[in-house]
Amino acid sequence: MPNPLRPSTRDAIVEAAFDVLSRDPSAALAQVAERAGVGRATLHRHFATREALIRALALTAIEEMDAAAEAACADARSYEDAFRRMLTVLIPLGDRHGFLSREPVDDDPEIAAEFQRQMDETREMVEGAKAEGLFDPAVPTAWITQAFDHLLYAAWESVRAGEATHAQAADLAWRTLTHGLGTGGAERKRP
Amino acid sequence: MPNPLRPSTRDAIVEAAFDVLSRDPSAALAQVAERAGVGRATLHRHFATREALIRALALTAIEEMDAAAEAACADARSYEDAFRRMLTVLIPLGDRHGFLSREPVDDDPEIAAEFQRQMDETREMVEGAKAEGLFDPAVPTAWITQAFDHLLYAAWESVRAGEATHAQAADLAWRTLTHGLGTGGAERKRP
DNA sequence: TTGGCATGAGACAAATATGTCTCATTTGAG
DNA sequence: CTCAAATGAGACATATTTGTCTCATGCCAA
Repeated sequence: MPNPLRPSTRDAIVEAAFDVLSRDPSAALAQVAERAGVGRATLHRHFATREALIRALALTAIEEMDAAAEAACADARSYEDAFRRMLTVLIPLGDRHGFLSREPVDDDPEIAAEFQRQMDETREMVEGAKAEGLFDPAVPTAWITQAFDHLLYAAWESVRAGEATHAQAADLAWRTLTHGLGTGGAERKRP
Repeated sequence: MPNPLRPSTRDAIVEAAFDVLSRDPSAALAQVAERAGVGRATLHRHFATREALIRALALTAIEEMDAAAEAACADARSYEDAFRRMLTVLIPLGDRHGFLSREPVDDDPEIAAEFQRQMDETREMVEGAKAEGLFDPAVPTAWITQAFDHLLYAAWESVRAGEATHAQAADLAWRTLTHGLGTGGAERKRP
């Protein structure tokens, strides 16, 4: 009887694919199989086509981001707290998931739906944070989302380039985001 | 006698390559040739290999960014003014040059040197702006550069997504950058 | 007109990636 | 131990891309 809790081969392939494709998005599946320590035929037994493998990677990435976001929000005392925690936990995922943004995964309706759902959740958080006074209500929510995403990316790249530690980059991105989009007095020192 | 002022075929190929490859970085050269309205053989007469074409695109992009930056700085009255103008003129180049960041052009020493030179120029501008009081001297110059680059990218994407006009996106990116990295009181309203 | 030159069209070989298939071996449950 | 499922190795066909080559055509200048 096949053990449903032992898909180790499949997991190894997914892991190897993240590893290899994040370094070279056009790498051949043979490299992925080699990195996973399995034969190329076995890879195709688990993922019929390259497209199917990429789709599995995208779904895995979404799961991982959900898990990270949920963990960050779990014991957050406010939207501000939640955003600050999310920034920290999402930075390390850049290496792993970054290359997927250059893959045409939006064609798949399931992936597109999940993306939309995450976008909506982020928008809700931004609006909650606006109500809290963290962000200026006059700034479009769409821009706050863009700025969050790209400053997150900047932080990841800063760490990757050795310009800052994980904690330093998170602090800098946070400062840039909040002081830039704040209501204008929240961060002022009390005299 | 060959007219040195009429490399129209070569220009058409470069233009088509920007057009096609920015939409699909893995597009075949046949698509580039077709878009340029030339035969595939002619493309190879001008650019022996795909790599040579990409290199030409990178050099063209660097030239265009230099020209845009120079125009922005030409009649700038301060570093702050120069940064604000550069933000505006560089946003439209995102569509055209963005895909090059995912090409392994750094292998070419000439390209790498040009990149380094542009980085150095940006760093000098950041330090000048720090001395002017635009940026907090306590914030690492490397982070200011990263934030500028990525907020520029965010602005471009915002325009592309139809979330904002060119001018609106530039304003939002500028606000995010300066109020976030400012000395802390420059933008405060005088009572 | 004539001659050189760039081009277009297409054939061609080589390299690479993909997906399928077969067969021998291993592994784990019964 | 025995058997079925999973796997590894490798052959195989196919498709795609790349780069080269040839030949006929159009164009511009002398």
